[in-house]
Amino acid sequence: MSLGSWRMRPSLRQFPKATSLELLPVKDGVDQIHRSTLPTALVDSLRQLIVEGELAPGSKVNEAALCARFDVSRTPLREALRTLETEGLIVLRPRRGAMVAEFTQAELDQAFPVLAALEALAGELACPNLTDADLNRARALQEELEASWRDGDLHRYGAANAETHALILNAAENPTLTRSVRTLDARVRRARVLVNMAPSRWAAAVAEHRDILAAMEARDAARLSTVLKRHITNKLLSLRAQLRERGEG
Amino acid sequence: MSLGSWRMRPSLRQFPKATSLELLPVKDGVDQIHRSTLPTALVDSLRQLIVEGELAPGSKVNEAALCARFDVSRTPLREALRTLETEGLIVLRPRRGAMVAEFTQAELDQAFPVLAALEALAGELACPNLTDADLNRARALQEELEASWRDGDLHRYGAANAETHALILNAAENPTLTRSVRTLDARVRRARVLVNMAPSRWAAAVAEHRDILAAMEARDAARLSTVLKRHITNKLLSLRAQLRERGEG
DNA sequence: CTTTTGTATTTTGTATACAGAATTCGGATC
DNA sequence: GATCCGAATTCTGTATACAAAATACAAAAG
Repeated sequence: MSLGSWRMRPSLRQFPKATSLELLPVKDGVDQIHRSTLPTALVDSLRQLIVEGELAPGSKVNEAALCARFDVSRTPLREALRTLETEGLIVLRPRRGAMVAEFTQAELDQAFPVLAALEALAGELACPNLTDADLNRARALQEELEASWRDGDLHRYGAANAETHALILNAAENPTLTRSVRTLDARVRRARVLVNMAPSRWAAAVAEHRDILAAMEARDAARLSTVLKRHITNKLLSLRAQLRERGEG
Repeated sequence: MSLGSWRMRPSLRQFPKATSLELLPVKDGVDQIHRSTLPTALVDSLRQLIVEGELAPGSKVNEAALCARFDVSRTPLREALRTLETEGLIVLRPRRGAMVAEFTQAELDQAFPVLAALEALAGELACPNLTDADLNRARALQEELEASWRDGDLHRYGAANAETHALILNAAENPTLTRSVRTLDARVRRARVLVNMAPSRWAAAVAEHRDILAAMEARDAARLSTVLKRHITNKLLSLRAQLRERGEG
């Protein structure tokens, strides 16, 4: 049986490798993969290209070039661009085509209070739902964070960090919230690719994660909320400082 | 001169009547209207149909029927559906077409803490930016609220209410926040069409708006934030109660 | 009468065609 | 050399074409 990949051209087959955000469960059916369509796959692929900086902020997106690259026609590509426009990663100017959304200082400044507020809310909502399994996983992730920090393994650290936040978001059991955070996070994550985390910030982040874990273990919603808000705020303040420095240097 | 409506078929010409959310400034250029494209216009039209309940939650969306109704081909219609899917108003199941997103109790329960948190943030950010002109407008709107309440004019009240919230959101000067609120608000607004505001709630809402105005006049960010959060929470709690009642009755 | 199976119809996903705007580029003018 | 104009080219917006999946439906089997 052909797995229902009707008319799907070969090159995209390899693309649906999930970004960290896609790790969050979608829960719609077991056989989702078979049913994925070109626009959906393209959204994931393009988002990854944008978030990882391969498609640079402000650069013009050439439809024909992307069609050739992914070996698809313009129809599904354009649908994907519409989705990314709504997510804020692409800007579509009528009759002038698509550009990768600029990534300005101002945008970061805008995004981070929103993200901080939403993550704080996530913590608040998550607390009463935290299972023992969640806490065990959180403890394991904390060890992973500490270990990868000691080893200076930024990539491993990033993965554990992302999973910790995803764990809290999942425990909040609020898909609407998850969706909002996802969208914003994709926009902010682009900055993280541009600059590496400063060593001092890294140490602070690990310490903050200890506080987060402690609040989770205490199932103290107010405290978890506060700590998460501070954590996100600090992270983004540091990011901003580095971006500014980089902009001047 | 043809206003640049190249190949645009006549029936859509009349559609871009803005919903209350579209009142928020977009600031991209003066000649936006000339440049609008079919998918953009369709998004507005369809969103209105969904928010106003003409396209009922859970109902299947027939592409061909909508194409006929708006006299457009499937290409722009499908792009519009992708946008609405990203906004959460449409659910696209591969190979099974589009449905209007269900509007469940659960969804409302999810949306409202998020919306409350975001509106609270808006108030906090808006306070330092409030100009005297903003305050004057807010006072005028408060009078409008009180007058339409006394006259029992729900429609007029709704307009003044929407403008008040838009004013605060605008003063927050955070397009990222505005975008998030917009999206969520469209989803929640569908509920408001289903049930009329209860008289007791209406009186309470007017009183809460007085508090909001007072906090604005005092330029007290913390208080405005608190009051707004309570206002949104109360509004949605009442909505939920009425929906539940209606569901049982 | 219910269930099943096979077939006709509808609908969806994708590719392609085509008109008109936007952009590019070479030459003419200052 | 810079600026303006117009033709050539590229790109965008939309419509249409077509194959495969989904659905509806009717006849056959139990």
